[in-house]
Amino acid sequence: MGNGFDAPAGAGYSPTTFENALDDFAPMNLKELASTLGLSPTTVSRALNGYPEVNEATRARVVAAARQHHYQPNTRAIRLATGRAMAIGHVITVSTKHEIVNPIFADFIAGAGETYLRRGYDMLLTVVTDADEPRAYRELKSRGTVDGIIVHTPKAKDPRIGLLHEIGLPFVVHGRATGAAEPYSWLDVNNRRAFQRATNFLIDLGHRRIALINGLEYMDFAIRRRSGYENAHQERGLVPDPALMRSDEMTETYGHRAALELLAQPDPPTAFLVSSMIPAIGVRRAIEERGLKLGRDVSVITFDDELSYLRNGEDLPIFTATRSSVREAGRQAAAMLIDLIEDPAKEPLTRMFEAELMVGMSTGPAPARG
Amino acid sequence: MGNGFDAPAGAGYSPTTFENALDDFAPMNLKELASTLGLSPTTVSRALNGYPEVNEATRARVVAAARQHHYQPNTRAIRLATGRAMAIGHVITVSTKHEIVNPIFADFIAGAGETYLRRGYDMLLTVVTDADEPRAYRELKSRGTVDGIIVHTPKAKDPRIGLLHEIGLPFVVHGRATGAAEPYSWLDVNNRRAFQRATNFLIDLGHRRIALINGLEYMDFAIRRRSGYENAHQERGLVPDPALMRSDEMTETYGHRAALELLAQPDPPTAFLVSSMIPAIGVRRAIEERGLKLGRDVSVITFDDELSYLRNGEDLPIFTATRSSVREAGRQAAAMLIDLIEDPAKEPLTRMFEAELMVGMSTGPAPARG
DNA sequence: AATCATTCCCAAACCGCTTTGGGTGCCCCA
DNA sequence: TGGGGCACCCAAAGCGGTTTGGGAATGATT
Repeated sequence: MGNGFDAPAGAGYSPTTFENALDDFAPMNLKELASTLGLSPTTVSRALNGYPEVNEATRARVVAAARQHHYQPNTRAIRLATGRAMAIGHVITVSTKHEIVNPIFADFIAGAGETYLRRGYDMLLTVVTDADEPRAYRELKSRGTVDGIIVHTPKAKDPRIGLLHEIGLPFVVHGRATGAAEPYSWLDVNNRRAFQRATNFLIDLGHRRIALINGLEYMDFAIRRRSGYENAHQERGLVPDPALMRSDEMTETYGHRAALELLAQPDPPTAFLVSSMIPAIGVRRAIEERGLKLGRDVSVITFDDELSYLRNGEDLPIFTATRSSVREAGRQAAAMLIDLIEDPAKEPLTRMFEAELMVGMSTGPAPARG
Repeated sequence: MGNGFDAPAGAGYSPTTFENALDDFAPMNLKELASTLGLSPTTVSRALNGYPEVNEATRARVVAAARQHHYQPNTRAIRLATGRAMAIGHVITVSTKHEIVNPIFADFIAGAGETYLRRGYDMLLTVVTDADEPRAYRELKSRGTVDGIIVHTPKAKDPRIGLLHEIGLPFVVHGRATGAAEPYSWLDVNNRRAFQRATNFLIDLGHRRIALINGLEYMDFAIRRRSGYENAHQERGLVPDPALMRSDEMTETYGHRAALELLAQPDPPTAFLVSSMIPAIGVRRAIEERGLKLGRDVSVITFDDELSYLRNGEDLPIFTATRSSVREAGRQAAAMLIDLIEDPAKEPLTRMFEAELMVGMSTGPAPARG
């Protein structure tokens, strides 16, 4: 790869090199570009933006000059003139109680960012404590900083949905919020079905005492997963034991602590259904600390969001898992939102992903009862 | 909370209720606010921005009215008028080869976001493939989208530093880039010292075959960590065995694979020095798969960035670890950058964090040689 | 009483684009 | 030959703030 510094000494600058060297630093604006071309700013603007009322020959000249001078229209001016922010907001809440940053966030963002890049939008991140969230949304709207918002990790009856409707800011929810009054756009995984299938799978393997290591159960996804877990039991005429259910923020140490406690019970679970790879790792640690073997003595199924830094094994999955790519969710949620923004007349959009059940090495038949 | 609609019939609207009901949704602008007050936009602007040439009584009136009408100045207009973006860019690269999103990213962002919120800046994220990175920086500058940039995960001789100097965009590097020509602002952990101390700690425990599970060694931090590891050996007259060193993207499966391979060697390591919690988890998995006991048969020290979703245990650390908060790094890097932006005359700022060595349950004396 | 600062406020220019509402030249057709 | 219709282009008015450069009171000074 040439870097431009290994040219033979004495070669000097070629004219174009010289020109480039100059142009590289002239932050040229529309007016200047227009006067260079002997055209009006109007025409240059139209030529560049593909309006039909400009001669194709002229357009070609303009485009060439723009490229040559590295003309880039000033974003700030475009935004003021068009009244559009060309930006999408992501509000990430850092709860005062729970200082955790959602670990799926980075991958979701990466997916969304791909879409934004392709469609010419900027991505704006706002970090707020949960108490400040409503104010943050209102400001985003009234200051005109963004054209729309992605709502992360909705809770049941999430107040943000009503709020965003009220202030009239387009939005797409990553997840759903049971009990919202009005229709709204969302994109979600079928959490209930995923956990129902996973539970059935364990029941089929003979497990009867299945622990649920869930996320915080005011989160909508956790409620649905729990309901899937309970449904599967009911269908088989089983009654899940409340003593086998845990709910907390999904950290590694939570999974570890919960599993240790559960395994220490008189009638311990033979299987665990876990809401994320991260607590699942903690569950595995607990199982191994107890001298048990994963997949033989104890089975584990986890939800796998396909986090890029936490792949579920390479060829063979480590965990049997219900799997759905959060990055793909990011890509599509962003696209939905932009569609909504660019056509305000559109009805709310919804998209449901199905999670696939990948059978890995962490599940096996229930051990014979000791 | 009265909504203005439940007043008794015939009571009519009180003036204030009426006003409020209207004002709540009128996205009022400066001109309107000014005319409401019987003042000029100039005066209102000055009053709100704390200029001295406005009567304190007038200022109070203006401030009260602004609050009452929920006036929020339009960000787009401010940006155009002042020529400042009031936004900081974070460019996150998604390598074409390595599809991984840096797992420390979310926590760093959370920290930086706190600072931005406090100081009135927006955070702009751009996701690009590594090939597009230079173009992304140039555009950010020439379109005026941001006032400065945080550079993430620098490589040795990172070309971005020269580029940013060239295009004149203020920046702070999270990490350092050995071999940069000019001085620049950075904030980093003392990676070399951290790994030197960790290695010494293991040597003191009698370990002689210490494996290094490093990140990609074109990353600056990985180079420094390796050099700390090597220095410690040299100081003690030891020669580290190249067969014990691994370098790759820091995923869980990488840690697992590397550890399995190393443990299968004829003269396997008795200790592992790992570059992040995530591969360390993989290392632990490998150790347990081999039927070995962590902290007794094999020791592990890891670098712990204090990721919020991957805490190193609760009271007692799981891993012995060199620890430094990436969230705090985010907070401070953001503050440094804003200082730089607001005072362009400032010399480059640098800040070095020391990582503390936390002794946990994953290290112990080297086992007697079999 | 005339002069000079101060204090407080305003009109208008400006930031860099988009967009409205023409205007000019040319060709075509009756 | 004159009017209508295109095809191209431009001047000027926004967008919603900030900022420059006064100007009118008021009070202090000589």
